[in-house]
Amino acid sequence: MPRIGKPGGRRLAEAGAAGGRPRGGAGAGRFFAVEAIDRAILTALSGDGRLSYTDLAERVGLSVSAVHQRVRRLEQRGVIKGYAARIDYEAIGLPLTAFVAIRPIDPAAPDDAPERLSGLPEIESCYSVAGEDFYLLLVRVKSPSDLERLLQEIRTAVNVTTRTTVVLSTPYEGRAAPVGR
Amino acid sequence: MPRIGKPGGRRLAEAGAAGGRPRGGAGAGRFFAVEAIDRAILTALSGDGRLSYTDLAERVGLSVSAVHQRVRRLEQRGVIKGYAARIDYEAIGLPLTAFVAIRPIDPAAPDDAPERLSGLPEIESCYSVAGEDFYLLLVRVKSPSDLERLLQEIRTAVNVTTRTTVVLSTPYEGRAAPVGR
DNA sequence: GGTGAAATACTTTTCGT
DNA sequence: ACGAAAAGTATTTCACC
Repeated sequence: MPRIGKPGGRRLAEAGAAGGRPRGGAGAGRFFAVEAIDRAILTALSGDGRLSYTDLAERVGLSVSAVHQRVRRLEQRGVIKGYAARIDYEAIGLPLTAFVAIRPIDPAAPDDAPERLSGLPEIESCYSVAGEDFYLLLVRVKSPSDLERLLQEIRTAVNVTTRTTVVLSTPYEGRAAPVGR
Repeated sequence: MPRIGKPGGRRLAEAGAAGGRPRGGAGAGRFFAVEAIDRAILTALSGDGRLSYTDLAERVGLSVSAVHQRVRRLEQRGVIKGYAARIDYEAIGLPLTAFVAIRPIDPAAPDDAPERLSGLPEIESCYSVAGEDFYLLLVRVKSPSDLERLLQEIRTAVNVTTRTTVVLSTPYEGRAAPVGR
C-alpha cells in the first residue's frame, strides 16, 4: 500500500518533543518514552494530517525512518483511522448545521437506526447517547427547508420523533485530540 | 533548510485568475461544470485527505496540473481549511465522549465562553446553538472522573450550568460532506 | 481555463548497520 | 533507531489549445 503524500511540510511553531528521550543505546526503549513519542506524532498529525515524515521527524526528534515506522504501525493498529480534508461547510453551500436528537415512537421496536440512516449523506455523525434520547445526529444542510425535508426523511426512515437544535455559529470544531493527558 | 528554489520546492505560488470562466476551446464556459469538478475534488479529499494529485486527477477526470491548480485555489480561498488525521479515540486512551450543553447563570453577563474555554484541550468542538442552551461542547476524556473534573473546570471558567449527555457508542462520525447536493 | 511534457526538488520506501 | 540510496511524487515552467 503506497502511502502518497505531497511535499508540503507545514512549518508551524515548535511544539517540543515530549520529555526526555533516551539517546544512544539501541534498544533502550522504555515504555514511557515510546508512548510519549507516539502521542507527539498523533498530536502533530491531528493538527496537520499532511505533515511529511521529514517535518514529523523534526518535530518529534526522531529520524525519518523511525517516524515512518511508527506512523505505519499506528495506521495498521487502527489508531490512525485515516486522513481527511477539513472543509468549510459554509463555503461549499452547506451553511446550516444542526443537531437532531431522535427518540423511537415505539421503544420496543428493534433498534437499527444507524443503519437505516446511514444512507442520508446529510448526516455527518451519529452518536448513541445516554438519556432520554436514543441518538444524536450532526447534520449539514443548505437551508431551513432542506433541514425540514431531512427531518421528514429521518422520521420516515426510522419511526422516531425528532428534536432539533440549530447551530448558530461554530467558534471551533474538530480541534486536535488531547493525546496524552 | 533553505528551499526557496524555483522548481520542486513547495511553498508559495501566485493565485492567478480568481473568478473567470473558461474561454474558448474545450471549456465551453459552463459555470456548472466547473463547480462540479471542485465538488468532486472536495468529496474525494474529504474521504481521503492524502490522495495524491495523480490519483485525484484520475478520479475527477482532469489533468494533474489542472487538479493541482484547483486544489491550491480551494486551499487559498479557505474552502479547504486543512487536513487532519482521523484518530481512534478509544485507542489513545480517551474512550469517553460526551456532549456538554452550557447555559450562563447570569444571562446578562458578557458572553466570551468560547475564548475562555478554548484553553481546555478536552473540548474538541464548540457550537453556539439556538434554544435554551447557549453552547454545545463535544468533549473527549479518559474516564468518568476526568469528565467530572472537566465539568468543574468549565463551570469555573465561565460561570455556567452544565447539562451533560454521555455518548455510549459512535456508529459513525465525520463522514464525507455531501458536497454537491 | 485546460492540456501535456520536461526539469528539479522533495518525500516515501527499503535496506544495511 | 539510524543513515543512505532507490523509487515515486509534487511543484513549477513553458508552449499551445
